Amino acid sequence: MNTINITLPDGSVRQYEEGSTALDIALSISEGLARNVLSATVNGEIWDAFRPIYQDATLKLNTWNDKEGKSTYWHSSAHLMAEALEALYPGTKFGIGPAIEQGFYYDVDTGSVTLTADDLPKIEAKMLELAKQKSEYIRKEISKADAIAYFNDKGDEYKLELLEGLEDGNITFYSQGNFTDLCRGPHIPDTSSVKAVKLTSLAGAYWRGDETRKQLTRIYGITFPKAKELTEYLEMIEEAKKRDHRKLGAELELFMFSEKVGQGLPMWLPKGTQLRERLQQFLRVEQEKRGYQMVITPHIGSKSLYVTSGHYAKYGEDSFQPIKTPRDGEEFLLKPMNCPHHCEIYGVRPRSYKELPLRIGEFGTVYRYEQSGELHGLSRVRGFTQDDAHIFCTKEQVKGEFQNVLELTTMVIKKMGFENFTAQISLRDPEKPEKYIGSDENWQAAEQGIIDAVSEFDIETVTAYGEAAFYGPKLDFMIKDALGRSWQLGTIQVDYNLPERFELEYTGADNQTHRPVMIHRAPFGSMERFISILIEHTAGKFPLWLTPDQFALLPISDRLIPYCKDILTELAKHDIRGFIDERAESIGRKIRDTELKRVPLMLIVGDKEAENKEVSVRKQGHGDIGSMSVDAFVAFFNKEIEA
RNA sequence: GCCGAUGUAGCUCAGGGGUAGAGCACUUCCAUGGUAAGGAAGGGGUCAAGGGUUCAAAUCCCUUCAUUGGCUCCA
Repeated sequence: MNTINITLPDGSVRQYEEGSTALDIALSISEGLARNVLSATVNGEIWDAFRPIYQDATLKLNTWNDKEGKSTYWHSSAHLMAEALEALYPGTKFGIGPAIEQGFYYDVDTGSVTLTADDLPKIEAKMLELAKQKSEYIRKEISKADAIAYFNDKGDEYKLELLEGLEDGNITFYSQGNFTDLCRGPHIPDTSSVKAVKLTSLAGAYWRGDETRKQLTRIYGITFPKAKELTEYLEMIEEAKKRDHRKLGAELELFMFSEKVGQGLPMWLPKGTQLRERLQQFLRVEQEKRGYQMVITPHIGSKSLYVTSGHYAKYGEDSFQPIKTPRDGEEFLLKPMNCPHHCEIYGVRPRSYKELPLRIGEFGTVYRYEQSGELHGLSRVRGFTQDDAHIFCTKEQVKGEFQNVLELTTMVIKKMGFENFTAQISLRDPEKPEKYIGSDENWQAAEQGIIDAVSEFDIETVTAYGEAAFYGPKLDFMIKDALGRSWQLGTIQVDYNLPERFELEYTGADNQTHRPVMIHRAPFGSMERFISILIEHTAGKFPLWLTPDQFALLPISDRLIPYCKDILTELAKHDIRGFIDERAESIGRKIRDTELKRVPLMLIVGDKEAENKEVSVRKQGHGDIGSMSVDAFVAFFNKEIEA
């Protein structure tokens, strides 16, 4: 028997018999480890822990504590669910069933049976029952012909379609219990580690993500090796729901929707408006420092403006339809973008290279007819305000300007306390050139421009093909909401195309005519979406500088109201804003209500404080921090706002 | 837009072919309070909208609208 050298993550090399599995190797280290191994990373590839290794390899054992281990575990759980479905609903056909970030799903076609949420507990019970049988997952390499024969026999057209795209010699089946599936793997050793199951939701999903094809039933679920972990997971979900911006937005009276006004059209209430305007003011100041000039443009524009820009051809049919006027043939569009207006502003007179880069900014409200099923609180709406700006510059200036914007955007995101964001380089889908306008040459220049600019910046990125805008590539800043769903906030886009369509020009130092390049950028993205994420991240406890009411004055008895009014006036002189709770309620009640409203500071005032010209200060979420003079409070406040 | 779920008081929800319910909130009165709910009384509903079945519909059926979980889309 030959031996092979196995290199472990700590760098040590051990020798094993050829054909040993990761499980054998784990067992040679410790029995406990072997029990916990879910899969193995062999030479960088994730393998079944039970798959024999015939060559020298680097090996990492994956357990529940590794991302790879969890992913294998959940993928195997999807197979377990499929086995349960097949047992309960014979004839069920299967699409795809991958692991996801939190759990797994399987797209299934149950034929004439329609699954409802009421069926899920039954499926969960079946899964647990099957898990107890400790069925081993078995890997089998199979020829394409045999695989096709198997699924032909079973009558599963989805698997047959998947097989079409696979190469003979590269096809594997996995079986556990009575269930066999076409699958690349890997899988966990056996089903017994699945101890807790929750099928979380049921939804329609188009086969292969194509809306022209049949809609399958997607069942989402999650499993755990310990019942306690499931309980904790469910509690975490409950906690996250409490942060939902739709719930907090209503409770804190930040914004509202009305059926009468229309779907997806938010209205900002006074407190939400304060919050939003403070954010805008913050950005306005930062942009002025960086040489931006603000403009204001109308909410509608002639249809021909968007025909020129290309937006009409791309989105016209699926948008709010043109507004007609008494004049025959005259049509206007609700503006879906600010850039065409800004292009016109650029073109107001001949431009010199000495004016570039020209940075034109606007808090511009735009309207887009988003599909009704896609609307979501403030995150996806039909009318929203972008913190938009367009930078017109020379080709040579693109990189520097892009980096300036990158600096501004990351500064803004960090100032808001978002540490976990992803910068996504969104490029063309190389397989679908018809989705994009503009010359290949310009696209390449723009894509390379972004990649170069980002590479010199200390920022982690992922690359996503097919996520570009139709006129150019983007750098998108992605951030997650309370429930882990990812949203695009800030965006930076390089555009060679629009200047061409609008025939924008400048005169260079060489006295020749040149075409400028445009950078679209919005650090917040949209005020609506940004604030939705801000609400969820802070659970409504906004930073002191930003929050609508910084303090509440709580008089213990109504005879203290005049004293409270004096304090309110005094604090206003120091730009500290708040209100007096004049209700005929007990102090306990006033404190409770103010805590729930997330007002950061409470100033409690009774006879004792009035006599000593003091206030008793209480911090939201922290409790009483003692009495102090108004001057001392101002100093305390200023220190807090720095922090 | 597609598949599923939901829609009862301002909010959270119970009920269910035969006079519409609770808690909180709101209003008024009493209490003038000491760090997360003081007490009492009162007002409040076309049971999302429209149509159908029925002696009778908030309840059953259909349609529409909105909300919601996904899918597709996202300038």
